[in-house]
Amino acid sequence: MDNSSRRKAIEELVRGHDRAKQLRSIVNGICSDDGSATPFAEQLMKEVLMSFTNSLLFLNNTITSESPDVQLSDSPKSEDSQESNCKSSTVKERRGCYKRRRTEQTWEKESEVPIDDGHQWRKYGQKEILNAKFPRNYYRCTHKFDQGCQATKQVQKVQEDPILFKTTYYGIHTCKNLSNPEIILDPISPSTSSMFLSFDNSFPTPLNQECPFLSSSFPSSAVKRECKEEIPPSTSSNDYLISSELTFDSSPKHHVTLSSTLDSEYKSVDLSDVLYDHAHLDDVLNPSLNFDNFSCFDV
DNA sequence: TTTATTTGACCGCT
DNA sequence: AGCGGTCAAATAAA
Repeated sequence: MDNSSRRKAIEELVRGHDRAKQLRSIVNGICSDDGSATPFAEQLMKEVLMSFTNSLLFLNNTITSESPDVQLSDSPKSEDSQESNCKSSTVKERRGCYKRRRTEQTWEKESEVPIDDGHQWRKYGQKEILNAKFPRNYYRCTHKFDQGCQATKQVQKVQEDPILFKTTYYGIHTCKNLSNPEIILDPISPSTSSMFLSFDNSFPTPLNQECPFLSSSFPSSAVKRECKEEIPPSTSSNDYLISSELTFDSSPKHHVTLSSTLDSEYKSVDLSDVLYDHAHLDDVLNPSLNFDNFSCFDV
């Protein structure tokens, strides 16, 4: 992820944090008005705020622990082979010459239908996986070349439950071609999908046992050729929505994991500037983004 | 003609 | 050595 993408991620987290605080105020107001105690809602709000804070801390830790002047060309050949070795060679010699994906942010989502996440994907491969019944499909962002978006995803049927598709996202979209930038979450069928947001063992947990989670959005209305093979025609569009109204659904089938180690391609951002001086961010960010629907899933 | 998908080949990593 | 991820030529679809 480049520096601007990282900064945008931080800005979005800050905004989410701010919205969560506002929501907490509203929830508290409701509680005092009718006298009905909602400790669950309050607890959830605390956790949401904590998660935003943890995420921001994590991002800040990652950023500040990295040298902004790291030259990626110093890294092993797999990182720059495509740039240096392959450019000068013939087409045939370039065959199979690629950058191997590094460990980076991943999201996993399981759903009864392959999800439409609002991004445009192009299939670039399919592999039979050892000990797996079903092949794994590989997709990259359509804007990989025109915008340098490095996001990829893998889609595979769940062996134990072939109804389910497991989608794993790698990297974050840096493209600006989200077909539906609104964050819409499924009000209808929370049990039809689950997202997993977790951290692998190598993850440098910034705080205590509180495992930070990140929010994720899956806008609903991308209708692209490269998405159509994932969407059975009989399926209602509601099946692709995830509800903000069910944001706090504690159903075990409706959760998010993020396994992640962040890449190291961006430069330092002073998070304190973002955290304590972010009132102006509303002016900077795209006003079309509606963070009122922003939501998180606790695990 | 352009754009997307399929699929065998190739390479990095373990 | 073998698996998994990616490339790119061939093919299909719009």
